[in-house]
Amino acid sequence: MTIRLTPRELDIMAVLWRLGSGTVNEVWDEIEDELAYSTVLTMLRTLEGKGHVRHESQGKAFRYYPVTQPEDAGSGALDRVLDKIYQGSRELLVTRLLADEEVSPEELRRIRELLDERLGELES
Amino acid sequence: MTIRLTPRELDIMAVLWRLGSGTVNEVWDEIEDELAYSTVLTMLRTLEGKGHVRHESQGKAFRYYPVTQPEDAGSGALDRVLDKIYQGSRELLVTRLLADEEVSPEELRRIRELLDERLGELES
DNA sequence: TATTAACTATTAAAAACGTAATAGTTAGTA
DNA sequence: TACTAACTATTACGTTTTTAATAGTTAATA
Repeated sequence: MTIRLTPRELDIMAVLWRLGSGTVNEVWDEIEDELAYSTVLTMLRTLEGKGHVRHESQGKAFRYYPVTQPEDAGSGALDRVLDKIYQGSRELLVTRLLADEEVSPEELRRIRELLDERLGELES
Repeated sequence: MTIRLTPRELDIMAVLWRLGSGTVNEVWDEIEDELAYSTVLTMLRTLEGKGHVRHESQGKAFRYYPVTQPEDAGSGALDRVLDKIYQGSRELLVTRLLADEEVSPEELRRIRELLDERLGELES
């Protein structure tokens, strides 16, 4: 079964992935939307119930760690976007991804290197 | 505001994008999951309420047309994946996208051409 | 050790989502 | 025109998601 996180769950997991771990307070600080502290707490408990995070005690607080990794949640989400929106065409998706003004030439070059590597593998 | 479709809404829109348009019946035929006809109908009406589709009468049926386009919905979804899961790194995302076994060398080459074009534009 | 600030646990409930039964309507056709 | 198959409209309900108030607990500290 592919893992599917709800939008809000993803928000929380994203913070943990970025920070490595976090207390309720730390996560609450990082979440853009203004949520109540107890909302974030509930969310983390829900995620723990589903096995996506675990916690350790730290002083009187809990420190939460991601169990589910970005890739685990990512492939499903990305495949879905690829399939439903870009009709399975990676080209279309990449085109859109690189059309963004913000992409730097350096980034483009690094991506091209990735591609060349991959092509090399396939041709050999 | 960036457009956010629910999973089921996306399923329906994907069909309309692919077919160009569709009656309730046509969409119902194309949806993989076994839904009741009336479920698809309700869904289309919901989408119409939100302005994502419109309809014209055709005989006694309605023909639905997408108003929201893949790009409108796509950038939101893709940016979200990029941002939350790949921490904004297009390289990471592309790596994952191309790591897939199913990608053909032809596809990779076409994507590389895209990249070269884009690089050319930036350098000139 | 008594206090209390900082946490966690519990509980609840609104809002969104998804699903579908059934009632009502319409356009083709016998 | 009367019939009916094929649609649309209405309504409702179970589930999941999201949110948060409030009650209970704990560890530091005066």
